[in-house]
Amino acid sequence: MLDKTYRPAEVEAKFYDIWRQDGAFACHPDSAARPYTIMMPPPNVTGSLHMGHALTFTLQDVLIRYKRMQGRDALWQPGMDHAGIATQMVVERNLAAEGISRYDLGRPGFLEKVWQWKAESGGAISRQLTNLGASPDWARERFTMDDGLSKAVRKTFVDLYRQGLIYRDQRLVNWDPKLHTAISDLEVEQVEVNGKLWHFKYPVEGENGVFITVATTRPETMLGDTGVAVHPEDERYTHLVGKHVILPLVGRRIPIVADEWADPETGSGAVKITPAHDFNDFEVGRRRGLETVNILDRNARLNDNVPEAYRGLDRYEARKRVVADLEAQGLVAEIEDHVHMVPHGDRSGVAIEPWLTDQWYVDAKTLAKPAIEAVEQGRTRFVPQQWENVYFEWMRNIQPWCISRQIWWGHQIPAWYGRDGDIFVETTEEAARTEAEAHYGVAVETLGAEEEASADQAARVAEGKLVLLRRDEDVLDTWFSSGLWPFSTLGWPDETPELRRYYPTDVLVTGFDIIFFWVARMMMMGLHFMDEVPFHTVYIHALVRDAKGQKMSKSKGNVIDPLDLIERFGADALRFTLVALSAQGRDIKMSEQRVEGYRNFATKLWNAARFCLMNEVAPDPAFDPRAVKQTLNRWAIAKTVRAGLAVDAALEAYRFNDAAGALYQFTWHQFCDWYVEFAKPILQSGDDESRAETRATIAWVMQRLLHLLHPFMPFVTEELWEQFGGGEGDRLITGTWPAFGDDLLDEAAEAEIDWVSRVVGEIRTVRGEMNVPSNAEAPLLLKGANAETRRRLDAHAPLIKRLARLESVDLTDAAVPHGAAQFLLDEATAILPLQGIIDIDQEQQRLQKEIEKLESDLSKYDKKLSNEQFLNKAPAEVVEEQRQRRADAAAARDKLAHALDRLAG
RNA sequence: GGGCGCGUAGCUCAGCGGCAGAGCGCCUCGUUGACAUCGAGGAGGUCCCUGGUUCAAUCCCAGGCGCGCCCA
Repeated sequence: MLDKTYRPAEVEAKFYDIWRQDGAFACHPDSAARPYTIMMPPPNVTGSLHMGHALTFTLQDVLIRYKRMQGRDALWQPGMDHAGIATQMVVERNLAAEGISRYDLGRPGFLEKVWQWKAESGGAISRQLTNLGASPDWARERFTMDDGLSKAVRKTFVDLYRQGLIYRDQRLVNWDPKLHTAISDLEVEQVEVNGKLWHFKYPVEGENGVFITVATTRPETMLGDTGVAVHPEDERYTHLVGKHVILPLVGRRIPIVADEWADPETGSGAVKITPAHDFNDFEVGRRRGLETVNILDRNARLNDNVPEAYRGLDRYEARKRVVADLEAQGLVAEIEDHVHMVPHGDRSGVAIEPWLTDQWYVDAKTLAKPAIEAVEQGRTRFVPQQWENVYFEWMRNIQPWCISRQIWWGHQIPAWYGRDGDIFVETTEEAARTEAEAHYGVAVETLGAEEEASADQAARVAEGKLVLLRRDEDVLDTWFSSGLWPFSTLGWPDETPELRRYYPTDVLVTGFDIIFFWVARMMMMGLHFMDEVPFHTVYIHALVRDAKGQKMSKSKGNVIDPLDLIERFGADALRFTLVALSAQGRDIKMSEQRVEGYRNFATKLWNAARFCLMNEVAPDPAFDPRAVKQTLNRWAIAKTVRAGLAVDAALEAYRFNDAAGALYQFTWHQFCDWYVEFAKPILQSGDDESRAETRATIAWVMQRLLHLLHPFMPFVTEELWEQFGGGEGDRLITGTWPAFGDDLLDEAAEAEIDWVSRVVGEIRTVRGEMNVPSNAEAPLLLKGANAETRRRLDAHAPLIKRLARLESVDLTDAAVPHGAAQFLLDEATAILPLQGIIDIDQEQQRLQKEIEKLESDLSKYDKKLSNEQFLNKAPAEVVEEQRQRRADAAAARDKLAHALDRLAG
């Protein structure tokens, strides 16, 4: 027998192991079933499970379990991302604690440390996913740095290079001076900063006492100024265009140019141009042929291109010195407070520098074109649809994608440099050497990362008998490899059966914050290399916030740990909460109270099952739901079917909250509140035949309910299934999703039993309002009942008596006794003769209130029905409905007025 | 500056042209053989404001106010 409460911890551990051992998570490439594929967004190898993961993986697991039960060959492809910068930071931090830097170890030594770290403490998240009940095909777990995926990355790079879609270029990049690497636009966060706007006076050459005033938020960059721009139509400056200013502190002679970039409305209308350190200025410089002077080193300290006094200074130190020195020369016109946005590295948290370097770029614009078309044509669909705007917006304005990173952990770029800047891009070192040999016609040898040429090599090079190749030290942006995920995990570039079978995948489930980073890249890479979209649907889910709607963050201290919730309330409760809160287009406000509520829901289900077992409810193999005789059981079957149809419709439309709501409502408020209660008298004292039918029907409903709930609450349902019907080795996870047809609906039975519950409900209400003690049994009289009502009353009198605590149920035509409580049941009037028990005044008030409500309704209907326009223009059925309602309201009003008369009488 | 979303019960949110709903909270009652992680009942609403479209608007449209987010 079951315990009184469900204990999640034991059940969760038990079944997760069983499922895994049974191979229940595995896909079946050889099966005849239609595949259904979800690519799990690979979490960072450094990550640990947070609420956002819990949400996204729960939704994916719901879908995958649902489709698996529907008989699809379900593949949920798991894996992890090597997270280049984040992982390197973690390992470097650990090393720093021992006083070691990565340079002490050298590249190979450091990488060994990273792999070691990965083996020991990386990928915690994969283990944590099991706590959530996630059912991906673990045997197929992949890692972006494993051999197969690395091979895919190299091939992609080489192919794109040969197609001219990857190239090397010198451009401004977002340079992270702390991490010493370029980062992509997307890894830059704009942070609002309280800064200042300094106005400097630059003397115009040859015009004594004439200055041009420019404003800047970054005084130190003036040391790299190579021009001053004014708007071409700004008449204040027309006469100065073509002249020069002498850059203070530096003494450089720089031109005054006309360019639209200068905004006449802002400040003086003139703007200093620092092409090497500002993205806009870079463009102006390029247009106007200005010189580019790089004044920063990789630490954002001033380099030798500035006057000696400033060399080696940190950028902020330099800022103070520049301002002080200009002030001393009387060249500071004004200093204003100024709030502005400053770009920061999302990993390092320091202000990034636009910095001129050689980097590898992907021609994203070319790759984006088919990816845009695919969404325009609906070959990939966003749900909710509005997110496609975000996708289009970004894709249509896409910039060259800087893919090289100056770090060590990642896919090292397969490019080798020879003599005179020659580049050999090949998938292997041997191939690069062969190419180089063919190119140079002499011997070629490669050097390792930090290896110096030997004396012998140097001599041969000098003689022209040898060329040395050195591999590009940089690695690729992590998203370069994750963009290949939907096909690289399936074996690409090899033509594997899996690739043929599971690509394109069905749905990608992820948060909106990753549309640019990842969705867009998978679309581009998938279309380019596979010639087909990587997924037909992108379901964008909400962000999980705290109960007050704030983003969870460690610094705010409002983080709710999903593992903690699982421990306290069970994985099923957490899952159901997340699903129930997943309404499209709205963020999720997570609160412990909600989880507790759904834990109660699991307990409720548990106890309903417990009741069944106590009453020897057991499945009957010969049971045929179409052959059920009792109205109650036909009602229960119909309600089950309705719940099942609702869940199907909701899941197909990605309306997760509707699915959860339908199940919650059915389980608690139909199955438990009514069906079980209705069935009790039959189980306790019915005849053998009706008892047997009822037991079998309850079992049938329970079995279906467990199936329907399984994708949402896999653990408790699997446990109950085992207790209940499922034989050894027969698991819900591999069970068959109930397919319902309309043929099991029975509107007559539904109306009849719904009527019974209405009767009971009304009596309870009156009893409650009249403060009738719960142990007092009252008689019920029904007056004015039609034949159908009489039949129903006759058929269900014992049930009504029991549930409404009545001593008797009778039909009457006699006058209503004085002092009785009365209420309406459709055409009939129900009478509870409770003289002396109820408070007459209170009952009068109650009736009066109802009559008033009806009269106000009546005048509403009358107004409508006397409106010519309404009668002419509204659809006939709407008019008819209003007429019917008016008639019903009038009849009810009359009966209640009559009842009121009788009460006092 | 551009874009997206949201304002519905005390709270969190569904709904979306034709009776305004749920969960939680609150109040009253209840140790009846599944369940107090429970049961029965109840109170509680200018559906943000102003216009427009419509026979009919919480719902559609426009404007405003307030809030959140994304991109510059």
